[in-house]
Parts: sequence; structure tokens; C-alpha cells
Amino acid sequence: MGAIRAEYRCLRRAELPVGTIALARYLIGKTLVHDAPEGRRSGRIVETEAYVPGDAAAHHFRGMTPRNRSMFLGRGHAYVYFIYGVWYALNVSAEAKGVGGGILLRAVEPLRGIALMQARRPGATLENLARGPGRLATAFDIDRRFDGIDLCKKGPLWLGEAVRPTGAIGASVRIGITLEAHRLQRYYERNNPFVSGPKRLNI
DNA sequence: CGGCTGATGATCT
DNA sequence: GATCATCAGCCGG
Repeated sequence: MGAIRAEYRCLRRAELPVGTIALARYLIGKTLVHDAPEGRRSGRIVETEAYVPGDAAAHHFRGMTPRNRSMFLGRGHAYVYFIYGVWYALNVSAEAKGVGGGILLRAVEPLRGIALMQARRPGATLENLARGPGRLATAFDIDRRFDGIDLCKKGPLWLGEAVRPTGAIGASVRIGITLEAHRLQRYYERNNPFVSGPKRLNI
């Protein structure tokens, strides 16, 4: 484990790896921060899924639309969509400007603002607070108002450095899709209880 | 724990 | 009109 860092800077766009898969792995262990009037929420990203160019399961596969345009803004921007009539999900755009690529943030380990998260998800255990993309967005109070914002500067929502060393990273098939289901493009920190999904995928 | 299912509305065809 | 990058609740083992 090692010492936990209390202060951390935001990630610079230049240091984000180029390419969706490389960035999806890089983001494991980094910090997601939401600065709101009521206070700061932060968490360690422990699970991501890559949606690369040409992937039929990806929202950007059929080209740019009003909904998915944020995934074409160049790496390091937020793409937030509404799904199943109930949930929001947060992605990080991942390719060069004009190219569609996205990384779904599936789970974080809460660091700060836990009481704020619990207020949004009453009754949830600490492990379940932000475990799963819909729960993460709810706990962090993320919706379409953040769609398209730059995550590489300290605005209301940004990406920070890792606050402690990152553990071994595992890979598995992605969750909840039917197309391109064989791709091993879900990444997670091994042995981390804040990771979502069935046990068999978290080995 | 694992499997199943209904809820619910934006989006695109 | 179909689909959907999900979740909570319920059931059985």
C-alpha cells in the first residue's frame, strides 16, 4: 500500500497515453474528483472499460450524434449518458480530436466526501457506494451537466494523480453488452473490494 | 452467492 | 418501436 497522499494535482492532457486501451489501463488507480458547493467528493478509479474506434458495441460506432459528440473532443473530456431511463454513466474520451473513443468508469473506491455520497445513496455499504457505473454517477452526483467538460483542469470534475501505488491490473470481458462481447477490454485493480461485476470476472 | 426480472425514458431507426 | 455500456429486489440453493 504505502502512504496516502492528501494533495494531488490534476492530470495533464499531455501525460495521458494516446489510445483508448492504454488510457483505460492508465486510469486505474488515478483519482476522480467532483468539487461541488457542498464539498469535495473523490475516489480511486478501480475499474474501467475501453470502447475503441471500430467497436460495434460502442456508442460512437455509427459516427457522431448529438448524444455522443463528447467522445470526439480529444482525450480527457467527460462523456455522460443516460441509460435504462434511470442511470447516468461517466466516460472519459480517449482518442484524437475527431475520432470516437471512450472509457467507461465502472467503479471507484471512495476517498473523500463519503457522507455526501451516502446522502445520495442511502443505505448503501461503503463498498457499494460507487461500485458500478450507475451507482458511481449517483454517488458523485454526475449527470449531463458535466457532458463535454475538460477533465484535465481543476473545474467541477477532474482527474487527479494516484494517491497511493496502484496494484496489479486484471482484464476481462466487458459487462452488460452483447456485441463484441469477447473483447478483453474491461480493466480492474485486482483484489480490490470496490470493483463491480461477478466474482468469476475479478480473478 | 448466483440467477432472473421489471422499471423507466432518451435516443436513433 | 426497439434498444439499451444498469440496478434493486426477490427467489432458490
